[in-house]
Amino acid sequence: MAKAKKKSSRDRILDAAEKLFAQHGFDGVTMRQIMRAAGADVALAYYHFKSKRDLFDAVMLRRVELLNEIRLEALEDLERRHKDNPPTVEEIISAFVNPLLELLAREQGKWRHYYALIAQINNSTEFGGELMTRYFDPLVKRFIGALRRALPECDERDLFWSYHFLSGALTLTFAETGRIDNLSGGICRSDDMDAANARMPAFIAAGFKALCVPRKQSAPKRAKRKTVSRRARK
Amino acid sequence: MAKAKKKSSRDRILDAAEKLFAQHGFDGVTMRQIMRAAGADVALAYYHFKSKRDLFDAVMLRRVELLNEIRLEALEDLERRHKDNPPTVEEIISAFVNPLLELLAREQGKWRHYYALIAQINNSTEFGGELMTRYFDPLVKRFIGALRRALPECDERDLFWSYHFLSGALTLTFAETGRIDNLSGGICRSDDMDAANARMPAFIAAGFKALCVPRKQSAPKRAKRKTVSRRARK
DNA sequence: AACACATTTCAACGTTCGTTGAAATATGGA
DNA sequence: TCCATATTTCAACGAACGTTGAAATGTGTT
Repeated sequence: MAKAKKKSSRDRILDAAEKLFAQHGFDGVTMRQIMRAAGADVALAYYHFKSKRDLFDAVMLRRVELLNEIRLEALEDLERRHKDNPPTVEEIISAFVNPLLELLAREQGKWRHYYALIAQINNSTEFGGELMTRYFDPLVKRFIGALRRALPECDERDLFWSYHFLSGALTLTFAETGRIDNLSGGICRSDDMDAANARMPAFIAAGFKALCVPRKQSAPKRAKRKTVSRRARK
Repeated sequence: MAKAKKKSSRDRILDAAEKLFAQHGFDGVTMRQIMRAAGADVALAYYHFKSKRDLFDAVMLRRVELLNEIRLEALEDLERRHKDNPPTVEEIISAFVNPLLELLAREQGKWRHYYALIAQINNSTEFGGELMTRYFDPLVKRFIGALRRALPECDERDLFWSYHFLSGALTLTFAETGRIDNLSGGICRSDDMDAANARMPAFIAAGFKALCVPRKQSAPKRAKRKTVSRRARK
């Protein structure tokens, strides 16, 4: 508490809203709960932000710019170090994931709720398509461009689907839901981001390299579906 | 409409609740909205189910049993065909994913909402750990057992983290959020489950095989974190 | 001190929420 | 037909919702 600046009420409202939205979702939280956590009257939220929805947008926007900036820098750093030969897939994935860890280490428990919020949005049929596109697509397209150069003659659809799998694995992991703790009987921990980060780039990069290869057939026919046996039918 | 049985009001309530919960989440929907969609008085919901929360649980339970049963059967079928040599990782993943496709084809637009609901729950910090564990862990542990046999001398933690990545990729994909449509400029479609299914087993199996290998070092140190440059700091 | 302006509180608005007791209706066996 | 029971509707409860106008308080300038 030496050089801790006093936080503005606006920031305290955003902090409380971020945490509660992440824990219970937009509709699972009331303005009164948020303002009680922020320690101020409920009307103050409507002075700084004109509606509940605008408060939610402000929560999202507060961090997305910095996140995108740092990720972009990680990618440009990487490409600068590989003047001629393109960086490997694994290096690109790491440049996409590492900034999340960096920010988490920089401000304990700040970004944690933000990541949980993003995971919710990413998996929401209502907002997933629209919001993730608005906030992340320009950056994601840059990373996909780098992956395209690292995977020559790759089919475009394979590339996008591979990123889609990456996106699902990444957001769930950073949501820290506690699921893996239960499933593994405690030998893995949701909040052990270093353990996750030690494994995710290798896992995901292998997926990209297996899927994004030039093919003779343009029609994707690798997996064949098997009919379900009669017995299981209702 | 030849042999279509008249649906009970209980089922119509469950159908309406399933669809609306999937679209807007538990707190984003009111009992009155659900009963309006079901075409009955709101009090009827409290006659069949005693509370909103119990209705939600009934929605979840209605399908999870059949889903687990069919998935288990797919795995046992597979193991029966491989008496001595264990099935490949890719075959096991397909046995885990294919039933989702089968059920989707069997009743159009029924399971779709259910999968979207599961994706929400899986990525919820509030319920993700608890509900997914309760509904799916016994089955998932059987699949992980099969994967363990297919990946000899695999580190347990690698195995669980690999399944975790699979879980995130799978639930996001079956949530059909529309994100990949936007990102890809239309060349990939969220509702093209065949395209997803043609790619996911190969992608995920490659991840498992890359990560779940015997290692000299027990400490996971494959990925090194890089510090973020000064400029990006606030 | 007096002022303009930003910030915060107070008290309430109309609406909608989840839920319920009691009445009305449908159903099926005696 | 009558009755017991299951299903469905009606009308309302208190509580909590998002939001707001106006008053009170703080802050910095002249």
